[in-house]
Amino acid sequence: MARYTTEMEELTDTPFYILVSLMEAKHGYFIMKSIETMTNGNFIVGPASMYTTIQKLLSAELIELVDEGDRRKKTYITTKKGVQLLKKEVKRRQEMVRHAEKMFKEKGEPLA
Amino acid sequence: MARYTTEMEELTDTPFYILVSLMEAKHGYFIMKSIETMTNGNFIVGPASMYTTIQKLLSAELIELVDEGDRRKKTYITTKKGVQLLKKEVKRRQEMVRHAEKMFKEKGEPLA
DNA sequence: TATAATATATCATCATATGATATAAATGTA
DNA sequence: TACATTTATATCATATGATGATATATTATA
Repeated sequence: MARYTTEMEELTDTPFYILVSLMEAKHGYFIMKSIETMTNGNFIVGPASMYTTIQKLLSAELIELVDEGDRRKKTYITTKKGVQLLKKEVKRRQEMVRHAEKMFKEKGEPLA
Repeated sequence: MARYTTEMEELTDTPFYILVSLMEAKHGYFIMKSIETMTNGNFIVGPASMYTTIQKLLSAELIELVDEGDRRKKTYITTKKGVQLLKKEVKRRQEMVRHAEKMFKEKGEPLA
């Protein structure tokens, strides 16, 4: 049977942080809180971004529902596919940093 | 006299790469080519993204026009304000990588 | 019992990105 | 010289992404 998936080739910051957070199973509200804590309040995902992004990540099969007795909470976890994309996205960001560092060095401009 | 500026607090990938490229003065078309070369063809900025983003970066005073005799080409360079924001954005990306690395390590999942 | 925190969800709007298209000059080549 | 390609800038319409505001219900706490 055909499964219709929405592809997400590149991750913007919001889905990136959600995938990182969901390497440990959590429900939506707790993902919000954990990202806020992880980033010392520097990156905040509100409910609108949270729940719309969760739907997109589910449809792209980058996260999946985990069954936990709690009717009220919906618990998710990053799938293998999600972890693979996350690795790629970490490397992409490392490269962006490297490109910038190289240019700063060439211009004799300190990054510190 | 009042100068109307559009603020850009966070940089997405396209303006990030344009600011990096414009640490050396260039005209729009050459920025496109240089980003393609810099990223080994992994990040391509087409004309629509290029010229609309240039307008936004100008309005935010993150880049400025450099006078060069050529009537046909418009040469730009990243301003001090642009360099400052770029530094901040490099750090932001470094932190995102660190957050992900920490989680990968905790989960015993290799990033390589 | 009133208040705050937890928890999920959608709507309308704004911001951002981009394929397609247009225009024109310069350069290369047949 | 004629033709194609590359250089160079620009805009339109559309698609995608992000988010403030709002709504609803449950659970914990003062």
